[in-house]
Amino acid sequence: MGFRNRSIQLMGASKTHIYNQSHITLAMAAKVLSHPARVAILQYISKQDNCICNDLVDIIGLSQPTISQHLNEIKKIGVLKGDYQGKNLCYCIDKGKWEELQVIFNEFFVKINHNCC
Amino acid sequence: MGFRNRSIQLMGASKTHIYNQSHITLAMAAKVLSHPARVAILQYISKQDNCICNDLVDIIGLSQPTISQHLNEIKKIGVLKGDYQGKNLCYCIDKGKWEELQVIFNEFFVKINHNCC
DNA sequence: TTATATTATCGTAATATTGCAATATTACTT
DNA sequence: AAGTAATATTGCAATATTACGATAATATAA
Repeated sequence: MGFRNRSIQLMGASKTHIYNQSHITLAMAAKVLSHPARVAILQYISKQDNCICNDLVDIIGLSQPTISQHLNEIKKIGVLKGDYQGKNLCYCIDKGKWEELQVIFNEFFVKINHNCC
Repeated sequence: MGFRNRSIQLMGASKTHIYNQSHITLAMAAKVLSHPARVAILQYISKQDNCICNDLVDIIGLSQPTISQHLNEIKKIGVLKGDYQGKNLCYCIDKGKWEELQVIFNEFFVKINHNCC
């Protein structure tokens, strides 16, 4: 009781039954990328040679709880690996999952038909 | 409770926080794709040989005002062209804008560093 | 013009997202 | 065990999104 589900809900009050799995999968991934803070977090991680540890709050400029929440959303689609190294929790990209996502987006874009108008 | 000292803003300690344009552009595009109805709409259009005209309500299964709203969101990033043909407003993908988006997403995915963990 | 069909907008309710202060938890160090 | 630093969770306010009924606007045809 009193528990609030603070995770990002994909569809609000929409009719979930009419969409197929590929629609939902792409939409969930896109939702993670739909906030500039999360894009910035992923891009920052991607530029480091190693895992990033606890400098995201200073880099992004949001509060620690907010960064923590955004990291949680990113983790939900599995693209982040995190391990404690000393007293810092260090994140980096999960290569396999990332490439999976890349394929999903790329196929979506490639399949669009341009022979029109 | 280990708070970090960031409540005092020193002069010259400029906050690098502001999202850059590439973060915002990607996030805006991702937001459009972050609802399965919009993914389904785009995918349906992509499968047609010509523009699609006024059958989206039946195909997607949402009300006409809701479909209209979703189309508006998609149009905001410029990937839809619409023209009246007879009494129907017919939509199709704007090829140039679509390929632009494809590049933005692809570059984002490609630039991720995997040499870690 | 009037009727009909299609699309857009308005109003509004339900739900989701975002952000942060306060607090709790976790991991390490001494 | 106590202290310190990093991260997670809770609670809540402000805002945004989603959906749809009612209604307005638009385009064509009769």
